[in-house]
Amino acid sequence: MGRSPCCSKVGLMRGPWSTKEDTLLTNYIQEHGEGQWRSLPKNAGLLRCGKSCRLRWMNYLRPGIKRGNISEDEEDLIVRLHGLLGNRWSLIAGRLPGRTDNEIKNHWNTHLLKKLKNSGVHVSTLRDTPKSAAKPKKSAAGAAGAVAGKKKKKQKKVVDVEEKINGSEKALTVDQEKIKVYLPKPMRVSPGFSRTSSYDSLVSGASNSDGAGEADAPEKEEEAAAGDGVSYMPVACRRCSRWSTRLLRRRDGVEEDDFIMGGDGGGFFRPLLHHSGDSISSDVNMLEKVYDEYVQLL
DNA sequence: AAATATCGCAACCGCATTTCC
DNA sequence: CGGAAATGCGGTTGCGATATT
Repeated sequence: MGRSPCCSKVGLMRGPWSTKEDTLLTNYIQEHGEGQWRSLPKNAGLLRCGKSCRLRWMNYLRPGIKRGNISEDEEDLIVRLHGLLGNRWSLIAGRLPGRTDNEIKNHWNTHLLKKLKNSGVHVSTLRDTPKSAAKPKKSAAGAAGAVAGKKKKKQKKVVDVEEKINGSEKALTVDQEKIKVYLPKPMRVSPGFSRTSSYDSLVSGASNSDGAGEADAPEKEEEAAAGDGVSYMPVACRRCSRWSTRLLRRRDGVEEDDFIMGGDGGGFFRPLLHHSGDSISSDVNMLEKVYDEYVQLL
């Protein structure tokens, strides 16, 4: 294509942001709003590339960002959403008010992976994403992979479940007919979409139908899923801390689900990592709601 | 106390997708 | 409609902080 890189590295700052830069960026965005990332640094008097500015704003400077202290309930939701979505950090982050995809990704890689390993979860499975399975990393795959990757235009949403099973969910014992997995379409968060909007809508009782743009993708997925009516997804069995595969059927808008493995299926709606259960705050209820909403959407 | 190893996280990079013209 | 530009996402890296030897 010959497009120039987002930032010509000549003369631009890299590395950690100074407070002065933060202030410049914050002030500029407060005055002019988000967007126009490419021209923003120049206009704001920053020696950074637009990407860098956007990242800094999204991950640290935006109002409402929570830092650190990811609660057990949040961890639990992350684990469960990861079971549904894979490494779709932005999607997961979109369901955790005040959390960023980067933070969740880091937390997953540094804390949750260990935790899950300790609790006997097959971790490599958890790290497998539909995307990474479909798209070989060029660094690992070498030149051939890189070329193949370049040629691939649209990312396939439909993944052969056999591949998934072979790589991970050995325990799936359903008929090995050609079963398709319909993965959630990666949703773009438009500049106008606040990641807390889902939370707000949930709290206010409005669920998914009015979300600006957010509900679109899952609806499309639903259409796709309606195509052959059956889809599978790996999910966490929350009581026994094992990953199981959930059979999810969708017929005429009615969703039924069964558990193929994982011991007692009845424990699904209890925390995977933590079994406190005594004090259930409204936050917990909210997270449960968020999770349930996702399960419905999928 | 110094050297080394490990950890955690902020930032970068490359690519995919969307938007614009 | 096609190509270029802009944006967004996920994987990876680099480095400071902390722990261990």
